[in-house]
Amino acid sequence: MKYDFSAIEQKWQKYWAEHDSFKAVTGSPKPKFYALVEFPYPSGSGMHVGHIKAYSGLEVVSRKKRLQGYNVLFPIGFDAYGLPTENTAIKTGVHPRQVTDNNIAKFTSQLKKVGFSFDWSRVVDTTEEDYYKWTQWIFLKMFENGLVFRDKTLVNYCPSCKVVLSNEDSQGGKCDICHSNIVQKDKEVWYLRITEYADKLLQGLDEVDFLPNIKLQQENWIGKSVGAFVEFSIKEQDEKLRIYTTRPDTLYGVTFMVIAPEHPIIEKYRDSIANIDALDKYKEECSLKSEFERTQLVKDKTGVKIEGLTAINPLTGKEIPVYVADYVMMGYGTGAIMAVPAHDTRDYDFAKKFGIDIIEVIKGGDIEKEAYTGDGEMVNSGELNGITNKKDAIAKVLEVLKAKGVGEAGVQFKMKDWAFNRQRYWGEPIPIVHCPECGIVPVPYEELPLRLPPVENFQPGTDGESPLARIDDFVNCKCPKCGHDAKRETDTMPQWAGSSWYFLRYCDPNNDSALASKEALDYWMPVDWYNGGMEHVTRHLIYSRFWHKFLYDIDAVTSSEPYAKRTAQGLILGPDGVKMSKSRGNVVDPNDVVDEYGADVLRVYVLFMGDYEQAAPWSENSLKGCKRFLDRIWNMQDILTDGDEFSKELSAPLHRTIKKVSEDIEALKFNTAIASMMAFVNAVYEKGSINKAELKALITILNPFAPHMTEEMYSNIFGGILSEQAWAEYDEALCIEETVEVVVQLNGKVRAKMNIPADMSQDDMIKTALENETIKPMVEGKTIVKSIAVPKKLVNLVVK
RNA sequence: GCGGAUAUGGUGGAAUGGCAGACACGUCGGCUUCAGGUGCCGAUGGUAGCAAUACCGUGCAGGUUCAAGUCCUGUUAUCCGCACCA
Repeated sequence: MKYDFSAIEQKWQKYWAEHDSFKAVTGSPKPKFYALVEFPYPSGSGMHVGHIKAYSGLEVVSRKKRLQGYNVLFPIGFDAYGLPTENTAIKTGVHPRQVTDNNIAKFTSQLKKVGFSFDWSRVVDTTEEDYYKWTQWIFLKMFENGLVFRDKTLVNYCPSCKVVLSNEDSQGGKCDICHSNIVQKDKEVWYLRITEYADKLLQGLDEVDFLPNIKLQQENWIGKSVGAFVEFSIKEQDEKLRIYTTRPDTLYGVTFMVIAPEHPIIEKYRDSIANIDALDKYKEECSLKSEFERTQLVKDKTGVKIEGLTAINPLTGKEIPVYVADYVMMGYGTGAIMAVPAHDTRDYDFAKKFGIDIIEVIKGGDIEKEAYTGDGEMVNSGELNGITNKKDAIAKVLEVLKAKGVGEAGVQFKMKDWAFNRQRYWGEPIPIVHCPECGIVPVPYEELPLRLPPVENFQPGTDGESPLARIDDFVNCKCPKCGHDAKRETDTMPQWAGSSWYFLRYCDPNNDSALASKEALDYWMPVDWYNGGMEHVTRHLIYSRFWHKFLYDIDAVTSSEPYAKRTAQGLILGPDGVKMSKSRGNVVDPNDVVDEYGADVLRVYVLFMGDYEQAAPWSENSLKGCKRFLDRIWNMQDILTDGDEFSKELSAPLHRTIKKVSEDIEALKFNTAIASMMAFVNAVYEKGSINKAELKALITILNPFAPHMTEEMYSNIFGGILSEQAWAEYDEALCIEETVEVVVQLNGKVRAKMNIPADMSQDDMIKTALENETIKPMVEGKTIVKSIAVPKKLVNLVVK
């Protein structure tokens, strides 16, 4: 009886759909388990094997939890707003709505074909009105709470996509969407004040069970630094130059100051700066540099001294020259630094190049050669002299600064506020009206959703304006406050908006009076286990934690953190060991695999191919091995015997396998779980038969991995539905064989093996070892210095 | 520069400090087959040996231990993230 995967997979997929087999029930008295995977962006090219791996992990966990009696919420949806769809629309002339619908239909059919046990009644689509209504609602709540603001500063701009990007979206100076180089542009845009939540986002990490490197990446991204703000008077003006430093202890070593090219003090006093032309020219040069040049040519410091502004050291009263240089960024700290060349490598490079004095204030290095950033005794530092460590020196100097009223302790974050807009069509309209009388006015809540108007032409404007700006019906409106003629905001929200709260909507996807009911949130949240890609750790994962923490603060959700646990799967590389990409032509289409081998084989393979968290190359041959494994289990129907308890020979191996699979699934070690089932299968064929009780246990623990085949087998042999049965139990005591093989080592080298009862005492093990026929002659006439016995493992005799 | 991860056969990968290489792929040999991109059986880290067996072996160099892939110190390579963050 050959296994016809195609017919059987369709049969069971139909059954599950018709019977709502995986429907989560809000309020069920069973223990709840919320398993979340990152919902896909429905791209035109369809699913990628990476999606399959990403979803298969928690798919297995979910199916197992259901068998164990949990009420499992394992939802799916579509993060469908975004540029690729819009770009396809521009290229093909098909409306983004239509492109999105087509792509969602494609993804849905592909996901169903793999047999994922999603609750299909809870699908969310971020581009649907009754979904983005609540995205806009959250935005307005943030506005109401002062977390939305408009600012005109340098923004990251992608000239190719023609959009402003957040810091998170322009990592490494490249556009996250098209990978072109980012340029800096002066533009007024919307921001979300995520920095307000920097500390909370940092502290929240203590409460959650995230993989250590995920926590670390978030910590680094948030980038908290502890230091001090210090004010330097300007000699020529009634002005203070405020700087941020992490090393206030080196204040006596300051020999120059540096401000960013965009620092406002230059504009303010441009008339009294003698070399303003040179400064303007320098600023111009800097703005033309790409992010790439600015970061790659690190070693070569450039700058211009300001003629006409001189700073005064607040502790010594000494005059200090002020330079403009692009190694100081306007976006961090105050855009101005005190430079201590003796103890900072960048300042050192700059001082060497410009011939500025270098004053040592901490002993321990050789400042003739390089900057010394270590600890040591303070010198040349007035009241700080003699202090021998940084911590005490900082404490002391802060005391002095405070007493003089010229400085105080402070913290800074690397994370910047979230540039929250796209000058494009396919996104959530920002619910704001610009009124000539009242200024910025939020759209009233009762007018939500503010619908995205249909358009014919969704080409982005050449002037950096959104296509929405060309739709008069949309743009022209009345001010909700005063009724005056006003104009709507025409930017849309960035890609990440809809995904920042989708996991909440799953709890109660059809609610039209709230983003989700309190009852549903209270029941399901927080997410028990969230799995996704590492690439989202400093984007979506931070953004959504921020939104959730905000919603918690306004009492819209019931838990302070959205995700109790977060893991990440490794990439699937191409067969050539390199990341899959269309241009390399090494992409594997999961559809082809399902058609040729069946969904169960695909599912087993993506989990067996290696450590789930590690990247691994695709291998067609290994895939065949998984097919062989499943076929061997299917063929057990030919060697099946009666029996309602485990046979003597297979009892211990089976108990061990159940234990191993149960534990490994929870630990994300699917590869070893599958390996242990393979080993059991080998044991069965060695014995030549398997009884019904044993087969039932085997297909139960295999069910989460290969649900179609195991359902069919269960139905054939036992009648009934396997996914409605209970998980197989194991007995710890029965995992152990009665007799075990242990090795006997002499001086750490294996010399003999012996079969002994598993529960033999350590003394008896040594005694038995000494009487062993191989060992006995080898130790005769020698002294036994030491003997170690490890139960069930080994005996080691140290002889001389 | 900073931070992180990884390093084990021909390959993917297993190993609470306790027989390194589970499991799988590949390869070789055999059986079944008209045939095989099927199925089954056996072998498979390296070196030496007909063999029993011996020695060597987890990037490299040390150390701790009865015992180290695993712990400690140092070091190299690769990959990833951040990056003139004051």
